Amino acid sequence: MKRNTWQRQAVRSALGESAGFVSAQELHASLRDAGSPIGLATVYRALADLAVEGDADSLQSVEGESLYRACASPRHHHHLICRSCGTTVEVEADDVEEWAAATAARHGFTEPRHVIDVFGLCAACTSAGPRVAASPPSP
Amino acid sequence: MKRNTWQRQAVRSALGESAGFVSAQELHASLRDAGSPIGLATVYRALADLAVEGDADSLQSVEGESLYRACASPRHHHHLICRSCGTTVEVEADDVEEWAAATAARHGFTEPRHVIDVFGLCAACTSAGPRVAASPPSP
DNA sequence: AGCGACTTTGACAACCATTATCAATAACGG
DNA sequence: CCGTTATTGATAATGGTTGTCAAAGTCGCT
Repeated sequence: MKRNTWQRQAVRSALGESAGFVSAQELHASLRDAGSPIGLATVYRALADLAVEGDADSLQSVEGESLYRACASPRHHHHLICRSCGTTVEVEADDVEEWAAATAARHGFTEPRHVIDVFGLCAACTSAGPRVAASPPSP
Repeated sequence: MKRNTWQRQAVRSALGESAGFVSAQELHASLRDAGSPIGLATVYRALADLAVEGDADSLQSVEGESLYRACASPRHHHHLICRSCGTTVEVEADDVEEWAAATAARHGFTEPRHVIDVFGLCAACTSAGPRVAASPPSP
């Protein structure tokens, strides 16, 4: 059985307040900054639980870090993520869902799960920050 | 300028011979098994170079490991990966490309890079692997 | 071929996110 | 209120990846 501790509530609410996707480390840091003595391991555990229960989405950043976000809508959706400021937009992708399922089926694959996320620079960051050398032409 | 060393060639050809996606560690291990005294760091560097030059595709496994594969076609494509045996199929996704670009643009995002991969069970593993516990001799 | 400048290599240490450990603590049912 | 039992958290361990730097190799040039 799951017990209701202030730590889990803290993680839950901190996750709800953060705008985009957050890493466990970041979440732990901000909780600490807010004065909470919560432990790092606990944050990891709470996030993993939330993800399992379906109350949080999780995805891997391009660097391989696990990112979490409060799952707003029960509907299945994907994300458009600014790789500079972290802002995320939830996007519907019905067509793509179908494409994924159809493609899997056409090749005899079953139980398809897809990873479909788009990283880019949001409007604000685009105008603000042509900072690094041009990103390599995406393959 | 890039120099042409036997180490890079070894990595290149080893990558070309491997069927599906391979991790740097695995590739290093198999090179070592084949008698090559190549160093681990070198394998990482060679793979990173190959990925940058566009001669290899890279993606992150669900566990966050970086996986590489020789990029057969110069065309941009995505992958359908069996999460049981690792077999990969290259799939075209023009529609999805457009969708990603359009979606990014619609929200003011620029320089979109997308992560679109479908994991499933291939036909072989599907039939072989309804690995439900075999009913033991009921006493 | 020989030479010199400049890469590349590789053993090893450093890093960093994540997970396991385990005694102490706190939550819940009764 | 009490006992059971999940949970916490400081710390160690893990494991993939990257940095370090002297030694060795590669290439352009003559």
